[in-house]
Formats: sequence, structure tokens, C-alpha cells
Amino acid sequence: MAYWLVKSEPDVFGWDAQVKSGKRGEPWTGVRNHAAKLNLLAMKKGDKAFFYHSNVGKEIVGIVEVVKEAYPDPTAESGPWVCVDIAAAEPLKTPVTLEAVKVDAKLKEMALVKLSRLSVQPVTDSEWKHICKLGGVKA
DNA sequence: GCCAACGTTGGC
DNA sequence: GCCAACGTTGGC
Repeated sequence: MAYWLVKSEPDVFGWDAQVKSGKRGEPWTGVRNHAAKLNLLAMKKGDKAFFYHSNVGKEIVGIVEVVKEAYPDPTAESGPWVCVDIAAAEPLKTPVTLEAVKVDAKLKEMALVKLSRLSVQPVTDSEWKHICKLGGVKA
């Protein structure tokens, strides 16, 4: 099982929209970055990911699960882009803010801080457990 | 194939 | 609204 973090602007597609899409999930489209694409391709069904609100909120608000592995992105007008389907798993009891990540010695090396522009990024086991703890949910 | 210019993203 | 980071584009 691998762990990931996906970013979305809540104005465009936020946690609430993800929850509304239910168990069957929603295609995570629109990735137009090769590093992010590689991460999408590496995702397996059942992998978990944090759902991060960029720009507005700047916090990890919930956990999603990969329900369909990478397939061609139907919204891509050109190029070999892919998307996956993700479904809301559970919200964090306490959102973990970017600020909290930055000041936490265990988390400040995260891609979220170091590579702030990467929209799909891997999360290590220890980072995952630590954020779950901060968020008040079981890892 | 290098590198400068430009566009986009995202934090502040 | 500004700026830093970084990817992409285009001239050479």
C-alpha cells in the first residue's frame, strides 16, 4: 500500500464535492505535469491519499482512496495524459494546515513543503502515520 | 542541445 | 497583488 497527497483548489473541486461524489468516486483529471503523471501511474487501487486544499485553506482536510487505476484522461485534448478515480474515505477530525506541517520536524521535509507546485505527490509511511495522528484519525 | 524568455502555480 | 519556483517554449 502506497500513500499519496493530491491537491485541489476548493473553489474548483473541494472536499465537499469529493464527498458528494460518493463511494464510486470521481475522476481526478487535469494533471498536466509529468512528475505528477508518473505518480498517477504508480497508484494502485486501494492506495490512500490525503486531500489538500491549496490556495484557500492550505490544509489537509481528508483522506481519499484510489478506486480506479490510471487510464487516459478524457479531458486531455492532446498528449498522453492520465487520470485516476478517487473516492472520499474519511475526513480528518482536525485539518492539518500547511503551517503545522512546516513547523513539525517530522513533516517539514515533505514534498508538500519542498515541491509546493507538484499537484500529486508521494507521502512516506511515517509522514502518513504522523499526519493521521495530528488529524485525529486512525492510520 | 543550450539557454533566455515567458507562463503558471501557489504561498504570502 | 506580488514574487519565487519551476516547467515549457522558441531562437540560436
